[in-house]
Amino acid sequence: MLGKNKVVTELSSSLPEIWRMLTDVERDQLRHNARILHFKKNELIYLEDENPRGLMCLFKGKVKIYKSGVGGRSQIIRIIRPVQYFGYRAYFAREPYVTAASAFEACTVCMIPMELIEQFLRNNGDLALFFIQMLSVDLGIADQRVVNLTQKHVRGRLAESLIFLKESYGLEEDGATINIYLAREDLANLSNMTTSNAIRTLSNFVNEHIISIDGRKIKIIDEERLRKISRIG
Amino acid sequence: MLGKNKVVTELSSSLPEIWRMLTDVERDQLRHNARILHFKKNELIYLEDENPRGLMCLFKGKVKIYKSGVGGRSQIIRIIRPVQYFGYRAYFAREPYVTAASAFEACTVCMIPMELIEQFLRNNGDLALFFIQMLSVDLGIADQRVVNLTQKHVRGRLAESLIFLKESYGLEEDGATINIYLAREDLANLSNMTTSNAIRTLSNFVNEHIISIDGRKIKIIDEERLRKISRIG
DNA sequence: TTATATTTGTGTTTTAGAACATAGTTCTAT
DNA sequence: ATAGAACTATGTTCTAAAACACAAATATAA
Repeated sequence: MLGKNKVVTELSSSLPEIWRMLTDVERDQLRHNARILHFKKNELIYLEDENPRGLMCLFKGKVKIYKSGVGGRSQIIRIIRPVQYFGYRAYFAREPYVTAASAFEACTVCMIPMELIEQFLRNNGDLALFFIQMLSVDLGIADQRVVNLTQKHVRGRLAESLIFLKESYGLEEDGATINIYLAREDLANLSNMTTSNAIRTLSNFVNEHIISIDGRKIKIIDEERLRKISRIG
Repeated sequence: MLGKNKVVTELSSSLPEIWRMLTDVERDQLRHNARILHFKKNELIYLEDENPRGLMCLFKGKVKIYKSGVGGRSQIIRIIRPVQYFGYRAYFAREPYVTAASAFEACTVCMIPMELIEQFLRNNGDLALFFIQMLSVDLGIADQRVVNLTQKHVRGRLAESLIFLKESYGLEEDGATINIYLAREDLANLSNMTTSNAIRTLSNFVNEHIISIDGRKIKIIDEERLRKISRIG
């Protein structure tokens, strides 16, 4: 088992923003209430309509936040990378979750009861501002996303997703392969298109020497062109 | 000119949530820094890429928040009714506005410098939570909107917009006419479709006796059916 | 390992909705 | 009050993308 010191080290280095803003007493409370959870690949983290319980901080792995829409068609709303926070919006809105979260790959998550967070930020302006800023940034992204997903064409949407994945999870050692292992279906759900169209458009990009693919691994060959396709829609 | 007492009365009754949470000193500061602005029909309130300056509270009138997308095509992101707050997200995100706001009809707006609001909420947990909750609710709506606008068909999207307008601005005295005077183009931009399609689909709804129209006035005849069309997409 | 399920790839068909064209109508500003 | 602009209406054409179908390739589990 982990000793107490190990837990302290892990929290203070892994929750840098929040940890820094807390008093000693608060840090102690956090230490006693935070739980580290592990999720296997494709495991569900929370479900639509469930009641939110904790603020999650992704320490390791990759997470998708998604929604099932008309006829159960799934739409990926956002993706989470280490070290980002998620799962807190619904609690603050006093609603059940309107999205679900699941692990793209094996994940380590730190879960802190929302009641504790709320108590902290009532007395801690910096922490409150931290959450206000996160929510504000996410709302801006969501507004932008509405326009991108509804107005851009298939090629533009897919190009945008590829760039987005690169910026979110980075590249592998070769400096070209996007560091995520995604099924075509997930790529489609991220880009608001059918799986067929994701496959077809990906093939087109390969033929045009914009990317190359090896199974699920995608290598970006001509990023400038990809960005242009994304920009003009 | 308005006397001081008049301003106080107006603020305390018009900004109920915020006013209630403030101390006497804060109320005094608010009183001295809040400005009442008037906008004519179709006047711009703020523009995309501008720097955010104030928290706006809509006292009277109707406002649209919109974004111009691919090829300048405009998308209405949300609409504001009295008494709602808007224009603060960008400041908190430390970004320029990503949306523009304009008046559907003559408006009265109270503008409070964001610096003052930030100062207040650093020391006022309730006020911080108030903003966190607003942002959280709006983010949930934005997430839902992504799915609705991308997955529902034209009929579903238009039906949804009509219900949304009814719930936002209510009905006129006849208990059926939606209390807003909107161009077909705005209706289209709200529902993510071309103006032609908004006009055509509106006509179809009339033929199916779901609504009736008299110029820009829309009367809901069969709300249950409208809701069903919205639900199934 | 082998069997079964899932994912990927491609061709074909169908369709929703955009684009375009044009005319009638209603605002709005002088 | 009237001219011009903007909005509304409707028909027609065109196209992007969904739907469908099926084969091949991979992944997963017994």
